Amino acid sequence: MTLTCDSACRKCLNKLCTHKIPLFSSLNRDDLEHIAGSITHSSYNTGETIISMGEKSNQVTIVSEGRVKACRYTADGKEQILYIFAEGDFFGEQDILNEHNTPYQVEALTQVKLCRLSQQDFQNLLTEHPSIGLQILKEFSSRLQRLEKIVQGSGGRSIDARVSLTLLELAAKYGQKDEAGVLLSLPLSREGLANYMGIARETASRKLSQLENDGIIESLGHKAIWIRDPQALERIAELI
Amino acid sequence: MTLTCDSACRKCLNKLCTHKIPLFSSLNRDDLEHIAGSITHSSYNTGETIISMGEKSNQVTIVSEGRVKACRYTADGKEQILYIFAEGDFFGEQDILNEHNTPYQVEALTQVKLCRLSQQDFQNLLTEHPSIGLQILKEFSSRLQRLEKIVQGSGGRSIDARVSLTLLELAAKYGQKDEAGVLLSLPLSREGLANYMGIARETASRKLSQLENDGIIESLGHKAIWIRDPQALERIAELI
DNA sequence: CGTGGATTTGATACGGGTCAATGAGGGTGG
DNA sequence: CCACCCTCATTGACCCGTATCAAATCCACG
Repeated sequence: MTLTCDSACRKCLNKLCTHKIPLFSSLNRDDLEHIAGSITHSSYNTGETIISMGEKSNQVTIVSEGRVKACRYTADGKEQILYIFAEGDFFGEQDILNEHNTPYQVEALTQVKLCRLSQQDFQNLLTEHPSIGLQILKEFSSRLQRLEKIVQGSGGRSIDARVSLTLLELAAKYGQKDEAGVLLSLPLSREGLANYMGIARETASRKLSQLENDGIIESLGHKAIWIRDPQALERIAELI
Repeated sequence: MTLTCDSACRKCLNKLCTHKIPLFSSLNRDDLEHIAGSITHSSYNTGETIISMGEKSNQVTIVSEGRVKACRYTADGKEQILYIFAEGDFFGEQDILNEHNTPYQVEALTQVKLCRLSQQDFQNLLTEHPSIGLQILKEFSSRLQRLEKIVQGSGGRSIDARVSLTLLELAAKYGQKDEAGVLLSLPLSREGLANYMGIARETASRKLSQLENDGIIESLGHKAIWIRDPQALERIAELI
């Protein structure tokens, strides 16, 4: 289940914290080493639940390898994916900042390795390195912006716009740009995509088929999409 | 239009910053006085636009009196209200934190008085008083939580839940609790409410009527609602 | 090549948006 | 003080889009 690898600090210092975690980009070597000492590591398999909604973790968790989804479930079991966190992203700060419990469930989308920071260490970090607080502020600011767009979209009632917006967002994060378009290897299944966009699985299919018929995208199996005309997507998404 | 009252620092120090702005609650008298010196004041009338979407303000704005709405407009002119900011709330930090322009339009809902902090002063404040950064982090964290709930609601497709959730949220912020329920004096018209919830004006009416028929709320003119059974609302909102 | 799960497609129902008409306040002027 | 008007809110009728249910098809994997 949860493998604690206690001897990985060296590796963490070199490979993870220094290069991969933007949160720590402003720290010098000494600070990094100090932090690395207080970090605990663990790993999960695809599909495993990392933290359940409402739990109190008292930790900040940073993704060091793999991808996870943060989602909420309705009473009737419908899933809404709020975030997809990849290498360098963090979560679990809510119960430390406010006293709220984790407002979403986090599950592994792939094999993942996580770095965990205790409440105490996190708070020390914040007070000793204000620049990290600034980093987090920036991250929060962009998360807010994304959600604000979605909220507007849901009011704007345009599913097409939301689909396009999501494709563009994923393309920006996971896409491989190319002279003829963007190759997007999806971090999610179609069902996951649907849950991320907040629409029904079937509707997601239909909308993607429609985009394919319009020659804007091309479906490459179930795990990749070839975006032939990103600007068309932008045009559709714009009128959110 | 914009009245700059340059001699109000004394008043600001005593009445505004010290007591009303939670952001500054951790500062001592000297710091407050110093900040008060660099704040500019201005006021707007109901309905006036304070900042347009996409503008670059290079300022953080704090509401010191009155209420404003932050909203986005779709291409076809539909309005989605994202936030209602009241005394002590702040906005306009995006273009400082990231380089993004203001992602929403801000308009006065009432007569408002604003305090403005320049980019430079704000950044100084952040670096000199990390506790303020922490305050902002907390505020962002709760804004995120609210939007996350809404996003889930919009996926959950339950308008009723969203209406209930909104009523509860407004009740928490603007309601007067009482032995027999909560008296809520609305900061918004019905149309405003609808735009806040992201639904059509007519639907908002219908849903409120429905809640009134069920005996859960009672409409008191156009500007107030008497919530007779908050728990019923919670039950409905819960299944978001 | 076959099996099972995921995806796509089709048919239907329902919820909420939209348009149009009616109704209720609140402010103004007689 | 009352009547009128103007704006906002409510109600009704209708239509469109998406969820839902059911079936067919595709794809990955053994």
